[in-house]
Amino acid sequence: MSSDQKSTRDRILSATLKLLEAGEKTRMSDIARAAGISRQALYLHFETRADLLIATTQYLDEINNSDSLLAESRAAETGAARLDAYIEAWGGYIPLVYPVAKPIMQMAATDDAAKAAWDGRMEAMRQGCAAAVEALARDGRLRSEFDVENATDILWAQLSVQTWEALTQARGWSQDDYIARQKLIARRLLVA
Amino acid sequence: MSSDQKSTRDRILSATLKLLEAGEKTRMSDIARAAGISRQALYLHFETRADLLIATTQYLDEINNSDSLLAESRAAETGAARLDAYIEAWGGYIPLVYPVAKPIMQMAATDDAAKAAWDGRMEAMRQGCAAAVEALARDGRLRSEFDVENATDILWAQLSVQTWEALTQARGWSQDDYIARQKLIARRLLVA
DNA sequence: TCCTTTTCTTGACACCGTGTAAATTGACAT
DNA sequence: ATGTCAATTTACACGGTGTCAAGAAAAGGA
Repeated sequence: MSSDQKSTRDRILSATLKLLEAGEKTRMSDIARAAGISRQALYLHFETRADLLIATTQYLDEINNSDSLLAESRAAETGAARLDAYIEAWGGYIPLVYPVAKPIMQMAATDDAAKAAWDGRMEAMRQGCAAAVEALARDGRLRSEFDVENATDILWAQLSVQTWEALTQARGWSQDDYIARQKLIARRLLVA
Repeated sequence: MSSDQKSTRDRILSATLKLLEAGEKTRMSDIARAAGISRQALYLHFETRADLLIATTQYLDEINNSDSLLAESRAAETGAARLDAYIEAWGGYIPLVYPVAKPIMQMAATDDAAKAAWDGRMEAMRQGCAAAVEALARDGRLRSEFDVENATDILWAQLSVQTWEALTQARGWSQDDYIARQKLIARRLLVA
């Protein structure tokens, strides 16, 4: 809408993202410097640091076309295939959001706006889980010891960013291993 | 060692615990007030807030005799029984540590001492998982798609405080449901 | 009892990071 | 010229942690 090659807002967002991905500090002053503006100018574009980080996740989603990425899994025919597809899609997306997710999860402990934003994302992710579980149930292939809701909760927790973090960051699983094993786990847990 | 009915150090620790369990704020000043001493006196007993919180987990462990609690699971005969016992023991302990674990996990993101302490606890918990998995393997009843290490990682992530938090706090599972379902999950995942 | 050591108190202060405020400049449109 | 919009600089308030120094008060030993 504005004039520059890239609007200031976009420069801020991409600078933020770059810092986060590089694992650098992201205090408001760091971000301002990286974006080539004054710290105060940041507040002309984003009310708080929480707002800025939330906007950064959305920016990231746009860049990666996350909607269409996640939507693909809906195409699969059988419930089991859908489960696999969803694990692949979301599981593959986690490492991309992780750099931004981490500080947001962190802030969520104290900041209401951050908490609401993150909860929203997790709820959306849960919808994806629910869709896969329901597809499985429709096929009559959902294991009998769990109802749809419990099964969804289990899958949702299993595919959480925290679990991904534990396995890949703390335990050193490669991304490929993570995906392959999560598929195994989910099949074993949910598919009859 | 000292004189009072309860040493000041103990009064501090139990006040801290009480505040945490009540979900109250636990700034150094809050804790000092609750313990009936000045904020500065706190620093005579604990170098930093991280130290204090770490000490509080240890205090909690003493109170609950956590060692012997966890050790009981080692008694079980078969690997499968041992797995169940461990889930029951550790899973039952989580809600007790959680109030203290939460701020420590929180601090771990920025504070090295807190991170080290928490990582240590999680490593100890992993030992418990490993012991159960190995017992299972000795019985020849560990499912073939995972080796001992992977199976341990999976169980460890599954029994993490974060997963407990997601299921009981965010999704509203009762503690009993949590334990019962985790047993089902673990059996299904690991036991041949 | 007196003296010493330890514990605690009061009050002040530095540091960091977030967020607010005010006065100023430069660009650009009409 | 005038107005407006984005940015700038400088300054400050606030909350929370941690530090420091001077003195009070409690505990304990001879």
